[in-house]
Amino acid sequence: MTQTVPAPLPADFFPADCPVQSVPVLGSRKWAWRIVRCLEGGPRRFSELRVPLAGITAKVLAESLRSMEQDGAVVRTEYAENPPRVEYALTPLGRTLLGPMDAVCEWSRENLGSLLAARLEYERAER
Amino acid sequence: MTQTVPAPLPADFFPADCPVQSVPVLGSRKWAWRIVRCLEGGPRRFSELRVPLAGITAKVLAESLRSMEQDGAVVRTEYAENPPRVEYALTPLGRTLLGPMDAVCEWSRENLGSLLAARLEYERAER
DNA sequence: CCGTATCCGAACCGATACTG
DNA sequence: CAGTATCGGTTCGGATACGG
Repeated sequence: MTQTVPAPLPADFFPADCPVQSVPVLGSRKWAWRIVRCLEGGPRRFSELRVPLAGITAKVLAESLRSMEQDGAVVRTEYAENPPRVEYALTPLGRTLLGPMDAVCEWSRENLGSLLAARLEYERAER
Repeated sequence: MTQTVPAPLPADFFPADCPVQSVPVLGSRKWAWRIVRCLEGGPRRFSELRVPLAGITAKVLAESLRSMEQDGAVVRTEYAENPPRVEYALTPLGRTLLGPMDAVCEWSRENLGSLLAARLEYERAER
């Protein structure tokens, strides 16, 4: 019975090079998860993406796609046509995100109700 | 051969009540994931958490814990002692987060190298 | 010991207008 | 069609000082 108390957490509990703090590609970007989902079925054009991503502005969509491209999750292909056509697609690396994303989505499906209930309960207990 | 082109994405591709956009509990909070990890082994005191979460300020830690408490992922227990002692622990709901978190951590372990390489390559191609 | 109050700067997001 | 430029609002995190 020497282990009734958990060991204290060391200062280097998280290694300096451990950026699991937040998924880099999905970052804190509001739209990144949904963009990945939209590209799951194949390449999409810029304006085509704006339909399901209701409310996104061109600026934010362009910014998001650019940052995902920097991270190697998305490829941008420009066709020399007129009017111009640009397609975005997931790279193999981008596709590897689908696994963890599915895990999170399943978590939401199973536990979101409890979470929302907890919020209401907290609010109720406040007063 | 009628299906060579993927179907266009409908405007209601994402249901209005689908908050998978971002994991509610972990939100966009910078520290939430790490806090869950710190609590995985059992209850921890406020000041005890500040050790592994090197650099976090009291304000941000308190805010983060409060929001996770609101979402029902964490319980706060205050002991009427002097000096005061407060302990934080994962709730059963909070523990369900460990599954998806593991999936994401494994992704990082396997693919973070590729991602960092892609960033460097992108930067190099810029010039 | 366990926070809160206040102020500040950075990051992100959105609206609008304009361009190759 | 596929963006960029500019501006403004909000949200978040960090620093510092103080309170129960």
